[in-house]
This record gives sequence, C-alpha cells and structure tokens, in this order.
Amino acid sequence: MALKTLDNSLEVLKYFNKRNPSWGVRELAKEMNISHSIIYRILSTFESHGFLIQNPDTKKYELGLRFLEYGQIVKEKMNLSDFVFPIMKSLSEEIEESVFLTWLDGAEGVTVEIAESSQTIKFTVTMGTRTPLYVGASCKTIMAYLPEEKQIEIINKGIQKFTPITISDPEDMWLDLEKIRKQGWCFSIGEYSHSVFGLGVPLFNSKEEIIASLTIAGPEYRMPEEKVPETLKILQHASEKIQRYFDQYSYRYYKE
Amino acid sequence: MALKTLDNSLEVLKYFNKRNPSWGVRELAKEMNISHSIIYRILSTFESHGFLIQNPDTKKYELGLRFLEYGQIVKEKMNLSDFVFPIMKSLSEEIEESVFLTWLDGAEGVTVEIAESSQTIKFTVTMGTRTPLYVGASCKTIMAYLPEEKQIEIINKGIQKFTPITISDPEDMWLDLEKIRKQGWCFSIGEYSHSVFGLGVPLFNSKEEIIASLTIAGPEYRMPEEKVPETLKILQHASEKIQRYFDQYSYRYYKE
DNA sequence: TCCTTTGTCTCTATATTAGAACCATTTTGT
DNA sequence: ACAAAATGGTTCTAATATAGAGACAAAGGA
Repeated sequence: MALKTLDNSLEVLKYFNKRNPSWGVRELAKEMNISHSIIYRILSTFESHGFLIQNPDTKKYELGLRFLEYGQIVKEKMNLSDFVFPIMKSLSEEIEESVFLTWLDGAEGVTVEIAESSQTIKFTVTMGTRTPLYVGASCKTIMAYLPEEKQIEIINKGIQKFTPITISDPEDMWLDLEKIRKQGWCFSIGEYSHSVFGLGVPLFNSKEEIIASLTIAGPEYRMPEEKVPETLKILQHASEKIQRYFDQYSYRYYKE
Repeated sequence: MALKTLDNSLEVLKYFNKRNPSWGVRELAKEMNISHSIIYRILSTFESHGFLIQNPDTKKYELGLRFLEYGQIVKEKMNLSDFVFPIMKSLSEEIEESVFLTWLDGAEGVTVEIAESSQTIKFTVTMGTRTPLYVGASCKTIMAYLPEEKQIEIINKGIQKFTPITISDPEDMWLDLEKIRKQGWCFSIGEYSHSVFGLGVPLFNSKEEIIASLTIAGPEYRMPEEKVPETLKILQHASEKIQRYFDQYSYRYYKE
C-alpha cells in the first residue's frame, strides 16, 4: 500500500453502498472514528471530480454519475452480452430458475451477468454484488479451484456467518472444497441466503486458472436432491459452451 | 481542491476510458508527463482496492470490477427503469427514433437512460457518456436553463468543435441559448455527430431548476424541418409525463 | 548477444496532510 | 421561543507522507 492518502480515501468511498447511500461529513467521521476535517477534505475532493455529489438540501454526499461512466466501460470491456448472456438466458428458460455468472475478484466473487427466471418466486441479486468466496455455491465453486495458499489466506482472514448454515469451521470448509474439486460442481442450500439453493460449476481461463463460475439459484423447495443430477447436466452443457467461448477468444480476463 | 494526492490520483483515473482502456506504468507516466514512480504508486493503490486490475501477462492496468458495483448502485439510486424508461420506450416506438435522457453533472451532460429505436439505422450512445453542455440538442437544452453565471463560466472555459457545425462563437451561442429558452425546446443537426439530428426538451426539479433533458436523435434525413412540429408534440407529451413523475416524488436528484 | 524497456523498490528533501480548535448556520429538544 | 447541540466548512502548524531521481532485475527486441 503505497499511497496512504489515496488508500484512506478509497476506504471512505466503501462506506457508500446500497444500504448507506448517503453520508454527512460528521456522520461518516463518527462512523469511521476519524476527524471530520479529514472526511470533509476527502469527500469534497471526490465531489470536485464527480465521483460524489452533495445534496444541496441535506448537504449529505452521495455517489455521483461518474460511476455510471466507469461501470459502463467495465461492462463493455467484459463483453458478455453478445455471446454469454444468450446462453445464460436460454439456460434460465430451460430450467426455469435464475442464472448467474460470478467473477473472481480478489477474495470476493462479483456478479457480472444475470439471467433472471420468469417464475414469480425467484432468487434475485443485482449486478456488481460482492460476496466472500467462502459462502454459497457460486463462490465456493471458485474458491475450490484456487491455489492452496489463497484458500488458507481466505480462511485465516476469518469467516462471517451469513446464515446459521454458513460453513465456518475451517476443517469442514477444507472437506467441502475438496469435495467440490473432486466432483466438479457445488450444490448448497441456505448458506448465503435462507432457503435458497445454489448449483454452480467452474469456468477457467486459457491457463487453466479459475476465473468464474456459472450458477443457478432459486427457492429450496424447487430443487430437491433427486432433481440435482438432471439439472446439473443441463447446467454443465451451457457451461461448456461458455468455456469454449472463453478458450476460443483466449479470454482476456484473469483471476485476482 | 483540498487533497492534492487524491486529486492527482483521480486525474490519473480519467485516462482510463473506452479508447484507452489499459495503460502500462511508464506509458501513462509519459502521456501525463509525470514521474513513473508516482504513477506506479497511484495505480498499485487503486489496484489493491479493486478499482484497477493488473493484467498478469501484459502487466498493464485496466479498470476493475469495483466500478461495476458502484455503477449499479448509482443506477438503482436514480430509479429510472420502473417508470421513466417505459415512457421513453413507448416514445421511441411511436416516433421510431432513439430516445435519450441526459442528466446535468457539473459542466457536462451524462446519458443516464436510453431507449433505442428498432430501426436498422439509428443513432447510438452508451450509458454514462459525457458531453460538454455547449454541444448538441440534449446538452444545449440543459445549458439554456442554467443561471447566467454558469453559462458564462462554460463559454469562457473554451469551446471545442466536435464537427464543423458546432457553435463556437460566444455571440452565436448566446443567441442560440436565448432562442431555446424562449421556445422551450432545441433542434439541432450535426453539432455533436455528423448528419445526426437532435430534438430536446428540458426537465426540472421541484425548485424549477434544470436537471435533465429528454431528447430524440437519429439520422438527419429522417427529420426534415417540416416534420419537427408534430414530432415535438409527441416528445413534449412524453416529457410532461416524466416531469409529473419528478414532481410527484419531489425527485431527489438535483443539479450540479 | 547487447541494448532498451518494463514494473518495482529505496532513498531523503520537500510539500502535503492530520487533527485540534474555531466559526457561522441549522437543527433539535424543551 | 429559546438555548443547546450538531452541522458543514475553514484555518493553522506540527508531524508525516509524498515526489522524484535513481537503481534494480526481468523481459523483449534487434
């Protein structure tokens, strides 16, 4: 970490999320336990570049339109809409559940593409959502294929329970990851979100490194154990198509 | 501008755009005429937060997935998809041209919502695109309603010609803005993009301040002068619906 | 092969930032 | 209606982080 000022500033930015979309200067300073002068300088500098915007009535700061621009650039750069999304869409229509593409980014999985089920009851996540790699089928599928030192790093960093079912014991985690690697897929229920199942398979780059996972998810009652094998087959079929696309274009995305 | 380090860093970030999506350390240092040590520190700090990502093969830096997250938050916060987009969509179907919602952000207009025409030949812009307020129907419609001191500021900052038709003479600009304000709409051809017409109307917040514009755009040949009045009527009708929505929910977005 | 260019790292003089205290408004509680 | 508390913004100087040159090994090209 070379630049402390920038480092602090980006840390401040992380406090702006879906749950807390706007912050007052002193409010955020208190939350972060930092002098309000510092926060003020950071927020106003971000504002002068359009990354934050100050509500003239409440004087609070919110995320600015600049992020729309950069978000779009990243989206276009990944170029998933043309080929990958249609595959996901038809998969979601066939199995009648939502389909997600989760990308590896540091120690988290990021939802980069979504094909929603047309069912009235469905599992929904929004684009760009970040989840620790140790929780849920979509992320554990990725984690299982990481180099061991990375896995250790993640486990040592501590596991936060999302639901009572989230695997938090390191020993259990190791067994689970090994199982996933052996069978080549991951099925889990209620780990990330209560009574939601997830079924995921891995995707690799041209160097055989894990870079993403393709996952279907929905309410638990629609996916009893015995239905998993046939669903898995369909999922794997779609996944192979995507994998071939990645290989063909020696997909320029990479891990970490 | 309080924090110089952060200020510089954000300036560096602006070099990552659609045309130049990836930069090497020394390459960018040369481009910005800055020591490569400085650039390295900035890029690597951004990387450690997921705002940039380094390609392990080329060692170059690119925009990271973190922007997907923030971009999505901003998008959801604006909440245009539910009510405003359908209006834009049906407008685009009725007139068979693309429809854009442009938001005021500092001295620029940002494209925040798009309803594309189904025609094979159509004008296309991507989400988050930024344009100076002095060029094109969508932006000039906004600029015309800004307080005079803001207008002066923009004009004094200098006008860059996008096409030979871009109005660059301050005198002409003043006359044009006054005309727009008087008639309540703006029609222009080829100012921003060659042989593309734009027809825009303004949108205000609850304090009667300009915050956005609704614009239709397409190839010049499909919009001869005599067709403007009838198209304008349809455009204004849709615009009124959106304006009522803004009023009703005392739309929490604001200018600058 | 050698020369160039790359990202990364180390060093210290120098410029920038942290943090307390202060101010003028606004908001809150009574 | 009033006082007390909280707000965003500003100023100051000691303390600290950064700029920028230079060096390095690794990689690439000629």
